Amino acid sequence: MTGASFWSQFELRQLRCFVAAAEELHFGRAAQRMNMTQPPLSRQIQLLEHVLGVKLLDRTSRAVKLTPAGRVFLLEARRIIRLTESAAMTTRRIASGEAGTINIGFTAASGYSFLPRLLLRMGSGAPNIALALKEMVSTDQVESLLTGRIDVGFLRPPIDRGEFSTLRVAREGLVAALPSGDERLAKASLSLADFDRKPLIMYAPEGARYFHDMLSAQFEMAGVSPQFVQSLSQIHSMLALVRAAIGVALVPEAATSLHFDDVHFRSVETQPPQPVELYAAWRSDNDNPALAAFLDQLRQDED
Amino acid sequence: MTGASFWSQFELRQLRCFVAAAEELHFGRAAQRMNMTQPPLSRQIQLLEHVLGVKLLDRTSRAVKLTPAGRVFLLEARRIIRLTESAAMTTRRIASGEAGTINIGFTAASGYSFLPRLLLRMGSGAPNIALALKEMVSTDQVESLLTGRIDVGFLRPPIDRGEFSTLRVAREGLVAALPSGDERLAKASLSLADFDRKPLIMYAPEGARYFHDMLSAQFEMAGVSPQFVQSLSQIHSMLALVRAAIGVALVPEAATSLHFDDVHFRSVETQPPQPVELYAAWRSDNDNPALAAFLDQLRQDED
DNA sequence: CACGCCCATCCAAAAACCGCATCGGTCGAT
DNA sequence: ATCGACCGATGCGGTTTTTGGATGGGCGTG
Repeated sequence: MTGASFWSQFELRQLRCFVAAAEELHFGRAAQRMNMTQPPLSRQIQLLEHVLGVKLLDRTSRAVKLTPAGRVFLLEARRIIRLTESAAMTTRRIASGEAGTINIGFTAASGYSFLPRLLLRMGSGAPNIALALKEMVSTDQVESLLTGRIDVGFLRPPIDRGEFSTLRVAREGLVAALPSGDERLAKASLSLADFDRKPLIMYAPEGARYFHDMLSAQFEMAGVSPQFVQSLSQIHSMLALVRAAIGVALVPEAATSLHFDDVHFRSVETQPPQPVELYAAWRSDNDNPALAAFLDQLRQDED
Repeated sequence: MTGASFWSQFELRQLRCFVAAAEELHFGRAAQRMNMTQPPLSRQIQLLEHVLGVKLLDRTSRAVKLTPAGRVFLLEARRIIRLTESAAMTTRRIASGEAGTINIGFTAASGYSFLPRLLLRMGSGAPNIALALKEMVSTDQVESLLTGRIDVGFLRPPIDRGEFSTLRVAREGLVAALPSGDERLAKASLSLADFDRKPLIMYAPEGARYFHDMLSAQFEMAGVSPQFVQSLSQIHSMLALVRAAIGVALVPEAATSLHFDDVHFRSVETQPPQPVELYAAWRSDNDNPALAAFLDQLRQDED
């Protein structure tokens, strides 16, 4: 080894010894507090002073006093030690899943009703888990799950990837969105036949594959052929067209929390009665401990 | 010994190893950066993880990745290390006298002219030394110097204590404070004889012993006997009485920076011409390194 | 002046650490 | 499928560092 103080960096042990000595102003008692004897404690403090190049304690055989530099360094040392303790604590909490951050992807439609309820639930059941929300369509969610940009996604089936675990978190019925003046508003509840050969605003197969396929299947089963006047993928855009009386739209129940003037909702009988499903999906090998706590809360919500 | 992890505290060395590994994501390169070989680095990180009870790095033989807890702990570790470095730096600066705090006592009169100049000088010559100013009379300054409540005092002689070092920092003449209408305002300069048998506001021997004794000696030498109408110890109070035409006062030149309506100043010839002295005093054994730098500045001001 | 208190120093024993050699696992090329 | 390169973990001497008892020396106290 070449040098004397090549390693001009102190260790936490030295800080702890110094704080003890500075608080006791007595090497013997400080050593006792540190569970050691006095000579090594003396040595640790000498080492610390040596790497700093600064005398921290003025010690005569009769009394120990802090130097001005020592007074300042004592404050710094205490801060550092506090920081190490809190760092250890928060890290343990994160590892245990008690705290942490979860990145969440969600579809626009799930944001209307399901997500607000989820946030409330998590706020009380897992208050130290921060939720970072990103709206994205289902296909983007799958991509983001694979790259790890999100930990969990709330999306529409089908989810076929083998590396995912899933959980159905919501099921809901369809409602019709009708403009003011539409004669079908007279009925309390509609059937699919009410849309046969009538203008209907449909979901685009690219941007809203799930709704497009699901509705197509429903109409097929019922033997009904609406007149598709427009294809869109975002529900609030569809309602805007409904308001303009371009046609009517079939939307998930949750969309009734969107209030448009002159747009009214009527329930629609389907088979099954709640054909719209929302799933949570996450990588089975996701190692975010907060995710486990999050999923526990989610499962309790099922009841 | 009771327990397994009785020493549930990590060391800075472990943090440095972890940060290196987390940044390189490669134990070999991290070890190289830490000037050691890979096995001990592995061990340090294992130790850290064991102490925390948390896995920080996910390591396969092919890749190293941070766990969620590790990501958070990395931030904390960096903060801690930065803090240790800055703590060492500031402590060294304080020990060298380059930075620090000096507690200063000063008399009210020195605050009028000398102290503002001093603050300016220190602000440019020793910008990292903080000055904590406390106004107190000379006797209190002596007491505070002895107990260490102040590092340096600016006070009036005599300062006889053996444990003090002193430096004369200012010398000034006397001026007369006269109310509007006083006939002596006609003269550009006064002599002590101009105050013989005339109303004079005098210094109280208790609160302003220095000025009281000094003026008494001046009058004695000149064979002059003014008519003492009032005894005060604070200069601004004396000027208030001058304004009310209770009498005139003899004050140090510095007091001319106090502007009272209807109070005018005229210089007074004395022997010696500058009888008012101000000293800096400090304990010879004061160990505040900033004091040395402060005194250096002070001595340069003498020129 | 002897004694007690307290921090520094010395020294042998213990612990920690380091580096070398090696193992086991994985990926990519052949 | 096999081989070789790569990477982190582990076993093991040798060395450094640390520890704590004994001791020394300075300084107040009785």
